[in-house]
Amino acid sequence: MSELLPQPSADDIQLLEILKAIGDPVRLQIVGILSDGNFHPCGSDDIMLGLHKSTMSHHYKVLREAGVTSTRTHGRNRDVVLRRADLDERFPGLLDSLVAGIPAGASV
Amino acid sequence: MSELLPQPSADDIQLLEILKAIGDPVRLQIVGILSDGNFHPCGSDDIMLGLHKSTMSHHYKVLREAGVTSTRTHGRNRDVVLRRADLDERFPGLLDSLVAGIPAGASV
DNA sequence: ACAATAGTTTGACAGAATTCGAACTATATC
DNA sequence: GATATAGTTCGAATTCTGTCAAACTATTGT
Repeated sequence: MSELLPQPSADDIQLLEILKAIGDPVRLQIVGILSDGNFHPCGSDDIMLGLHKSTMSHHYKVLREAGVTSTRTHGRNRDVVLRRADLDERFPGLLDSLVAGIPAGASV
Repeated sequence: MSELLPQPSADDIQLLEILKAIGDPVRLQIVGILSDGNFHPCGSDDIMLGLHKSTMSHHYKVLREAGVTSTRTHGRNRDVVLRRADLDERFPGLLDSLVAGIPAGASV
């Protein structure tokens, strides 16, 4: 069984909140990693990059509440994924141009 | 005669800096106003929206140093304009999708 | 039941950002 | 030259943000 953590509906996603969310080096990099469209475990090492788990939890919450990501719980694990369809509907082309502009090995 | 205030070259414009710059209600609204492609006087009432002139000066500086805008001086006046060509070259489609998503009368 | 695991929540703290007001610079006008 | 005007810079106050550590919740596994 899997449950979705609370998140804004597509209609309630605000551009300003998206920009505030991804205008941070850690969170922009998370978006870059999630841009493959797959679910990623919250605690995977390729995302954590040396930060504390409580710090990551905070960043996931910011992204989720801005409508950028969805988080589904699976047992005691959580997986994050980009809300690509919702974002494309609300802001056509935005995600594609953003992802294309994120530096590859953005190590900060 | 008009002079350009210092600004990063097109190649040095960083996506993260753009996002940090426009992830602010005042500056996102400035971008919306500048999206007509015209030069706008720094002190015009349609942009200031009740804020102090020193506050606006700060916001213009953030936008300019992020590579989002150009500021040209003209006597003792200054005009701001979007760096549309440079932004389109570095991050194709980004500005268009952003501008399309900025709420019309975004009064903060 | 007990222990281990994944992640959240809370509190604390340092650094950054927004805002204003006052002083300053430079240009324009009389 | 004197004055007015457009905008910048500096300093201070408040608020916001990112980070960690410790305690907590919930689930898994023995």
